[in-house]
Amino acid sequence: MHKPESGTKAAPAAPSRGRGRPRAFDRDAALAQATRLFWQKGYEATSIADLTATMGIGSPSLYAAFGSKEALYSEALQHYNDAYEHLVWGRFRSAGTARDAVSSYLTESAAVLTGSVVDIPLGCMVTLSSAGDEGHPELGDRVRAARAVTLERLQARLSQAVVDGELAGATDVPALARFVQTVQSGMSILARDGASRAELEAVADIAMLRWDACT
Amino acid sequence: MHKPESGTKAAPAAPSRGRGRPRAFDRDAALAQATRLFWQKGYEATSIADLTATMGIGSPSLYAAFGSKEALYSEALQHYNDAYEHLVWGRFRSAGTARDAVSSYLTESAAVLTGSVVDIPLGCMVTLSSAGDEGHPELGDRVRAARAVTLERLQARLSQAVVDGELAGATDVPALARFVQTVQSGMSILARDGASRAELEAVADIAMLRWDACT
DNA sequence: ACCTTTCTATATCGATCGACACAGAAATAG
DNA sequence: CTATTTCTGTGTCGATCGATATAGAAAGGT
Repeated sequence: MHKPESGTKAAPAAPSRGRGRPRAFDRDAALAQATRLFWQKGYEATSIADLTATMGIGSPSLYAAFGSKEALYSEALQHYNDAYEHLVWGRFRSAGTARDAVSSYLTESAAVLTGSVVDIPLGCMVTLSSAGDEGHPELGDRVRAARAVTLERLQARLSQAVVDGELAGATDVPALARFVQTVQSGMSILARDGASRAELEAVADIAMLRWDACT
Repeated sequence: MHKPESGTKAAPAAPSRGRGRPRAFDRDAALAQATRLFWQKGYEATSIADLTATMGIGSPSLYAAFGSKEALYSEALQHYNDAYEHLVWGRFRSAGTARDAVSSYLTESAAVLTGSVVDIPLGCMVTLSSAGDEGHPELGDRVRAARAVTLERLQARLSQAVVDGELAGATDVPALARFVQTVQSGMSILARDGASRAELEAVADIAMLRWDACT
């Protein structure tokens, strides 16, 4: 009754110094490639053939390592978060004020979403994902949950700002957080349509003017 | 060498009192149903089988009437514009000031995008379409063009407001227009995630605060 | 009436979809 | 070494994709 839980299921859990033939490809590198492809084309439009070609492996290897297309997409979402989140949220966390945090979030989004920082696809993989509307409710839940994290982070930071006295006690924190999320989400769409970093930075600046207007 | 250009090509051009067996279904009604389906599920995720089931016709009738899936989607985009555009842009045009125009645009978007006015899918079909990223460059161009119309309308109205003296001559009209477009685009994503009309109206109100702050 | 024209319904086309069977290759355990 | 385990490459599975061939049904023209 041994458990052959090596790399079959979603989680890469144990390196498991097993004794069989070792995997001939870099699982993380393959996942990174798959992530970029899903990011660019979306879930439905990306076929297994596309994936195996990009990842440089055969389909049996893909299924052995990741389980299914849905499971691979789930892992890709996680990898996306792990690998790229800090680009947008880094200065948000270290900022001394909520205003600086939000301003940094929007300004860095303008840079990252337009691919101006590193060579990545345009727009946000999570924001632009429509996997849920395509008959994959599990993926839809995951994507929605990822989007909800953004709102929660913003709300938490704004609530703290109220406690700190940076924002008035009467501030409608959920509405303000949703406003910021809305602007950042819209920037993803503009970015995918080819908007430049400067154009999105100008949008971010205008959004911050609102902040100054009610502070 | 007569031209049998009845209803074969994309445009329904002539009612063409032809003499053959008349069509047994309402082309416009079928198009309306197809539009809603594309609107909900996106281009790739909507199959011909889905369409024929929803439209209540056989696939040969679909191809005879619309030509192809791509052509049907193009017509659906046009129908979407014709049938629903006034819901969002109606008061924009009749407003006396640019401020009222933009405010109406965002407020009505909050209502329409959440399906609060009539029974329609959530979000904007054009904004949320990713047909271009799925290997259909022609559809991508069409969708991008439709999105560009929004920006041009906003820019034209804001430019007029500068001429009228409502806005300062130093106003960065393209940036301000892009800001409004960004907010409205983001609202589509929030709406599809289940945001309520009141929540999006609050976002619209915050977006308009900036306006009052710098006027 | 008859013929022409156009539509509808069934059935199906080749291509591709996601997923996997199978056998051979490559590693460890003993 | 041999046995066992695991991965890889080829080939292919049934289902579904978008798109039609075909034949019969329903209208107008004369």
